[in-house]
Order: sequence, then C-alpha cells, then structure tokens
Amino acid sequence: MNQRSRKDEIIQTAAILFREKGYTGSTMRDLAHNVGIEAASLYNHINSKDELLSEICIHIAHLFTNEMNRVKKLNSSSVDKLIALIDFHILITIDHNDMIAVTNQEWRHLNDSSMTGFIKFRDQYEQNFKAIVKEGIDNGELLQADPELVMFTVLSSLRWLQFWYRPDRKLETDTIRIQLKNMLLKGIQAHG
Amino acid sequence: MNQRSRKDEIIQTAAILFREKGYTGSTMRDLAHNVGIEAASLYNHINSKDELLSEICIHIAHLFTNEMNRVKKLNSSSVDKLIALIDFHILITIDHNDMIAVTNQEWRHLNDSSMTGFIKFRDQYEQNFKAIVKEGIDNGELLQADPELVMFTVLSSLRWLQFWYRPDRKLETDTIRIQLKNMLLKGIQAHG
DNA sequence: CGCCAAAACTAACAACCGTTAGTTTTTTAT
DNA sequence: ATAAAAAACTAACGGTTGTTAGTTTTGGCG
Repeated sequence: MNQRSRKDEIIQTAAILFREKGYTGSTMRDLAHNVGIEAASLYNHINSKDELLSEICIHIAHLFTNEMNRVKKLNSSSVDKLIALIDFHILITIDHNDMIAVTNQEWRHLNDSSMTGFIKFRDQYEQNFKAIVKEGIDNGELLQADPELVMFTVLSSLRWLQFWYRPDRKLETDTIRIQLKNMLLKGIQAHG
Repeated sequence: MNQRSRKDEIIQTAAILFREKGYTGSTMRDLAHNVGIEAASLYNHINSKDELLSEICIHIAHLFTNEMNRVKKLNSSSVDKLIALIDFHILITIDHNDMIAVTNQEWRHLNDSSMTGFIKFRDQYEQNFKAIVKEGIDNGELLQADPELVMFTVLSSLRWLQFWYRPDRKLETDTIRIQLKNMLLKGIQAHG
C-alpha cells in the first residue's frame, strides 16, 4: 500500500464520515477506527483535520472548474451548454456522491485560507454560469428573467440529487436525467 | 424580563450561532457570550444544548404542518394550492430566516427522540405535497411527471432563498415571488 | 538475512466541552 | 421594606478533542 492510495483511502473515509456526522461532529479517533488504525497513525499520512476537508472541497471545485472551462469553449447553443452542465452535475453526484455532499454542506468549516480559495472558485463558476444564462436570454433561447435567479433555481434543483442517489439507483439515472432536464428547460426555454 | 421572553431570546441567538458555526461547532460558552451572560446561567432557562436545536426544528416543523393543513382544506385548484405553499415558503424564509436555515442544515444533529418526531413531521409534509402534485397531474393541470421528482425540484428551488434573503432585500420580495412562481409553474404546468 | 524507511503503536498533553453545585445578586410581589 | 423567587455569578467536574513524542512493528529491496 503506497502512501498515495492510503491517503486517498483516508480522505474517502473522511468524506463518508463528514457527510454523516458533519465536520465538527466527526473526530479523528472515529475516522481512524473506520480506517482500521489508531488516531495518531493518521498523521503519518495527513497533516491535520483541516487538510482533509480542504482536499475534499478543493478537489470537487477543480472538477467543476475544469468542466466549466470545457463547456465555455463549446461551439453550441446556450441551451446545449446548460444541458451539458446539468448532465455534469448529475454525473458528478453519482461518481463522487459523498464528496459532493460534504462540499455542499461543510464548506463553511474550511479554514480561512482554504475558504478564500474555495469561494473564489465558486464565484467564478457562478459568474460563468450566469453569463451562459444571460447569453441565452439575449439571443432568445431562454425566457426573460434575472440570470442570477435562474442560476440559483437550476443549481438548487440539482442539489437534491445528492439525497436521492444511492448506488442501487444507478439504473434510474437516465430516467431522472431526462425528466429533470425537461422540467428545468420547459421552465426557462422560450416557446417550450 | 420574564422567563419566556428570555428563553426565546436565547433560542433566537442560538439559531444565529448554529447557522453560522453549525450545531456541533457552536459552544454553550459562545452562545452565552452572545446573550451577554455566563454559560452556566443559560441553564436557568433551558435544560440542555440538545433542547435548543429541538425547539428550533420542531417550531419550524409546526409552522409548515399548520400551513399544510390549511392548504389541504382549501377549495381551489392544485396549482393554486401549490402557489399557496410556495408563497408560504417565501414568507417563512423572511420571517424566520435563521431558524429555517438551521432546520434545513442541522436537523440531522437532533437527538434520537426529537429526530424521530421531526422525520415524522417531514414525511407527512412531503406526502401531502406529493398528493397535491399527483392530483394536479391526474386532473391535467400539471404535466406528466414523477410526483416525487416534481416535489423535490420545487422544494429544492425554494431552499436557496435562505441564502438570498437579507433584511435589506425585503422590498425585492414581490419581484422574486413573481419570477420564481413563473419559473416553477411554467416548468410543470400544462399548456404553459 | 539484514537494513531502512514507512507505518503502525502506546501514552500523554493542553485545551475545550456540556453540565452541575453552591453562592450571590437582582427582580417581583405583598 | 422585606421575603420569596428568579436569574445571575464563580468554580470545578469528568470526559473528549486534535495533536505530538517516542517506540515498535511491518514490508520491500540489496
């Protein structure tokens, strides 16, 4: 077991624990027990409890940023760009279920320096998202509305997926995706 | 200052604190300091830290249950019932901003007995909500869709209001309500 | 086999937690 | 004004927290 994969195992276990009990409600002894070692042994692999939460949130932030940069460059309609983003939210909820939940619920417990970086990421993502919505409104693809309100509504609608998803529901994913996309777009797309 | 209003002040201060630092991240000493007394003095008014969270969540649960019971008896269309519920969510987000945020984010830290009661409340609310949606689908007011998915999407969309609302935005409330209702209904209402 | 680093262990520290006990101050009612 | 009740205080308890120091065990390589 090399150091990297052991560290990854600890972070993944931490994500499951943080999700269930919250960051401040989770203890290093509890985490160590779930990994199968003593609390002090964790520090052969990580530097602090802070670091665990940071790695989780920053990792997720990077995934979203990368996807946003890809979508921005896409040569397609605003609606198709939004669909791509919605699909990515669904995909990442399935592939990184616990980390997404932790990021959404526990990011405000990040230490100061990580918090600053995380908020910068998030603001940029939201700004890009709004820009796509605005572009769609301006060219008539989307109904007239406040871009920020549209963004918040769409992103919030996608957030409940983290509660819905369980591994045994992987097969229902396609049905959910189609219904969810329809619901969101029929609400914001012109001449729906 | 009689006992009731002092206790209410403590609970309200706790709501603000729990919202900012989370339930497990908040300390009784911190709470006491915000109230302006010593930690031990809190126990002249409350029985435990547990109780604070319970009172907040149960209070909010009661408000929603009461409104749901009122709406159920309404002699109006399914869409109008949904609009009434949406308006209530907006109203309560404004009037009980911190308590709503705490209930949404910290309910899973309730002790076992309060948790049981809270989940019962919530399940009942969701069941009633779904029934109204199903009724609307069956009588053609709403587009064909899975009632649970519709419910989750609507309720999640309303949740971001807790982040948007600040006292200085009270005047924008009407604009938000109209736009939000339009967005949600145009997405689920037939022949929108 | 023997070496060395990685990774586990035990033990403990200093700080902080919710809460209680016992006492003093403040408020209320007669 | 005074007695009773309410609400504040100081001090401390037993337990838990993240983390460190120092030691032992494990596993891969010559």
